Amino acid sequence: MFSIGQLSKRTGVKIPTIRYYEQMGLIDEPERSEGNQRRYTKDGLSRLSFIRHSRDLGFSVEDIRGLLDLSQHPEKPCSDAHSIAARHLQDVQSRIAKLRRLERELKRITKCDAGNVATCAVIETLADHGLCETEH
Amino acid sequence: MFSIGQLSKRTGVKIPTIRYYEQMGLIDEPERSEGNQRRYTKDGLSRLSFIRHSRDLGFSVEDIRGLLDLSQHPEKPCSDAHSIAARHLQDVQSRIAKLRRLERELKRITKCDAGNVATCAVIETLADHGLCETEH
DNA sequence: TATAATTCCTCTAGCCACTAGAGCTTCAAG
DNA sequence: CTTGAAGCTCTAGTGGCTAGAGGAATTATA
Repeated sequence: MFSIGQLSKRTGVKIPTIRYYEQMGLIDEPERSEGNQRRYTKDGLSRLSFIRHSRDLGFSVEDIRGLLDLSQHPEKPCSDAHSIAARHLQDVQSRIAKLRRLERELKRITKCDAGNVATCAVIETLADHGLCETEH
Repeated sequence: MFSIGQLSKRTGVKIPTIRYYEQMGLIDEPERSEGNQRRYTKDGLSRLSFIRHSRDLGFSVEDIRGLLDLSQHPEKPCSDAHSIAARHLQDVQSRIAKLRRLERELKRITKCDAGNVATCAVIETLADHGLCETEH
């Protein structure tokens, strides 16, 4: 049996976050000690590790809910898990694309070496969209 | 003079967002009509365009506050604007790097073509961090 | 066994940058 | 002068936590 602090140390998930996941229904309410403190089993530990790992990969709590549900039903088709992951991959890719456009624009405007704000490319660009090179 | 709706159409900033910016102190409280409706000048329009454009480039509201302040003081050194923009560029770049690591991992795990969840790489990987190729 | 230090409890509120909706008032066109 | 669109304020919700208050339980040391 683990206390919430031990669980936190083993998974790297902060204590308030564990309680938050419980509230959100991602993890079951664990048993309690006589004094009402949470006591977790190994099952609780691996479920939380699963969640932690999914969050690291950027899945939303809603996606994780689906993935956890699937993981409890090994006979279900793999394609369900795939579509969640593939949709997330697409999302990640479009975020990358957007950030790369930003990066390009930011690089361009920070190249300016004017002395003061009056002629500074950063400020000028922000004030006038027409000075941008690309759409964003 | 523009109504809030006209300002919204011209800048592409939604009406509630304009009011939110006013509340946050990014834009001055505009004059009002006799019936208490907001009436904006061209100055208000260009200030809001500046904000819109900065948000498009991903600057935080706090950064924008600084940039707006600089734009009002053309004699100030350009370096202040640069450091805000450069810091933001770094932030964007580190987000890109992180997302690219995610992308790699997600691509890898979605390649699996198992039939059901029991042997699916997506679920397996999430359950066991040891199966990941890279740190993330 | 007594006490001190640490961990844990619940509850509320805050973060960012909006967005949605209720219930009401004002404006502009015909 | 009527009507419908657009405006007003205010409150609450979004996601995924995080922080703090004020108290109770547990654990380690003396």
